[in-house]
Amino acid sequence: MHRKLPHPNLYLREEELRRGIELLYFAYRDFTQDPDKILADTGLGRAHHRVLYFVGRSPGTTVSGLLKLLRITKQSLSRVLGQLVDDGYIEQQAGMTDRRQRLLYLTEKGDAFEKQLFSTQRERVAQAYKTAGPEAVAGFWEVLLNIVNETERETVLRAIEK
Amino acid sequence: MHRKLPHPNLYLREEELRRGIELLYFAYRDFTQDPDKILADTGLGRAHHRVLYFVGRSPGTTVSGLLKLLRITKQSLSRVLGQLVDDGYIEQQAGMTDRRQRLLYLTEKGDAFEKQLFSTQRERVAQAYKTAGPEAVAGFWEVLLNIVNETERETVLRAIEK
DNA sequence: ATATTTAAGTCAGCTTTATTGACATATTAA
DNA sequence: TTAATATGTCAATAAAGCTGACTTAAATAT
Repeated sequence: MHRKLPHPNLYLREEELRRGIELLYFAYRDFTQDPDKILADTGLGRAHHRVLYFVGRSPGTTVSGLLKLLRITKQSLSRVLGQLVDDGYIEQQAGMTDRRQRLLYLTEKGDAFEKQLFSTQRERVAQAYKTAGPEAVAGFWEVLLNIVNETERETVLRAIEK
Repeated sequence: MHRKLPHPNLYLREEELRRGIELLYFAYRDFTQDPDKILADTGLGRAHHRVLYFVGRSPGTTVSGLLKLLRITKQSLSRVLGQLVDDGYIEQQAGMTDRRQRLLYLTEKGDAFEKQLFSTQRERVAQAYKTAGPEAVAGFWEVLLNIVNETERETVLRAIEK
């Protein structure tokens, strides 16, 4: 009985890869919980938050821009976006050059709410940046960016396209 | 009309914080897509993957250990775990010291499937580590760990408790 | 000018993954 | 013996996604 052990280097490598996977999972889990708590009191959910976030980040983005960015279907976005418009968080304007487009903007109410949601995550991330230091932050960005699909890294850096 | 501009340092800070938030969102989105593709052909989903992952990572973990780690309800886990047991991916053994406990283990089939799912993420993360370099990886870990709830950092480092 | 494509929206039905609440059983601990 | 714990189960509900089919209005291409 002669069990071949994995090569020490490969073993170490696997451990490091699993550590990254786990940290990504747990950090994501905890980092979404702060806004989720606030959202729970409003009848909105995480999906609404994402739309508020990216419309706030790129005012005037179009419906199809959001669809590509969030990688969800029109029907899924429709419900979420419809509620946000109905509840007065988001305004739509017909595009000037292409009047089929619906350009999306936060209302004042939407902007205030987005800021409130952001502030919870801001605090968490700011604390993490501060504790880890600027070099660690640079590494954090670099690794995350390389985890993103190669074809979409540009888009991510510009936050949103179109 | 005298609009007060935000202080440049705060502005920069906000941009950096938003960049972290966005990278975390997009990296997580893309990093889950590889296993999701495989899972789609099997009738299992992301929830099953998480259970397979952590049982594989900590053989002999208990149901309540998983509940705390994944932070879901017993009823949610029940369905997922039940399917995994029924389909022969996971085996349960009564605890030796406490016979109420169900200790969880991957079967050979479960182990093989977990390896297959892991391999897709392994490739993505390994490429990111390689491109970014070891110092960046250290920063990546450190920032992510500090984003995790303080009370659970120990647990995360040990991958799973109990 | 007409035909095609595009941007957006809608209706209907389904799936996955989570929730709350109530209760049951076996086992351990006080 | 009683109380607490670990697990399991029934039932109903919600959030957020999906596919497929179709409509309307506007822009583009032929």
